[in-house]
Amino acid sequence: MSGQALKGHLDLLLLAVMADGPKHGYAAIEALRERSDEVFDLPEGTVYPALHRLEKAGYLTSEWTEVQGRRRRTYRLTKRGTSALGEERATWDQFSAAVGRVIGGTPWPATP
Amino acid sequence: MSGQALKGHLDLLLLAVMADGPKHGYAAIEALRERSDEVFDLPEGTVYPALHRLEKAGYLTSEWTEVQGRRRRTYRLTKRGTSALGEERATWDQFSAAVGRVIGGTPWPATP
DNA sequence: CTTGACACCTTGTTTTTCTAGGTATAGGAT
DNA sequence: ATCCTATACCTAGAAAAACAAGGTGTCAAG
Repeated sequence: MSGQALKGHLDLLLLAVMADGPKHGYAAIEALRERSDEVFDLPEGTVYPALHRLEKAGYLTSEWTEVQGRRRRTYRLTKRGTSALGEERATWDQFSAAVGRVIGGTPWPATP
Repeated sequence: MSGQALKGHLDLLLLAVMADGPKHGYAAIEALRERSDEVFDLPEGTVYPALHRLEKAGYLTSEWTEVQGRRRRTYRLTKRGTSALGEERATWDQFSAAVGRVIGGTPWPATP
């Protein structure tokens, strides 16, 4: 799944890793890769604009820090971000359950 | 979820309902609504182009029929469509499991 | 004879994701 | 010294998907 196919759920994933503690973008990519068991290996060109989007939406705040000569922009979940995460989690649960019902549909009723 | 947010999983859903038996587009919309318990209520402008896409990809074939003065284009899953469905199902399983690991991640280890 | 359900369609907009570049530092290998 | 890799950020443009909003036409009920 390294290629395409994230499909609109990136915000949820990003908010979820940020809820685990403040992180900079590069670290978020690694966290996503690790926590998903290598399923998500997102290109920077996907993640950085998404973080900017989330910050503009008020779900994250950022501040620049300098660690060993390297500048980092560290993001932190806001209150609004936390509640957005809750809503997105609920939406995901509903969505994935619905997909499960559709694709797992028993073609014939189980013979009792 | 009537609003937005189908996010690239429409092909899977459509192939799944077609696997249950040949259907025309309008019937597919209803099947999706019912099987998802009203979660998916897709606009025609979303579904019809998707069916055309799937036919062009060789996953569906269609034929025109006339039922009580109304013309219908009935779609049927092809062999390639059946195997595509299998792959998409597997992709979905992997994807949803990965999302679950990321968003359900235990922030702190459960105290035993 | 109008309304609503049925049944199909397309055009254009928006949003998201990705590709493909670019910049710059640190540290290890050559 | 120089190169490579990993770290760490960024943007511009392309492609795709989902949708909104329009359109056509039939049939049945009121």
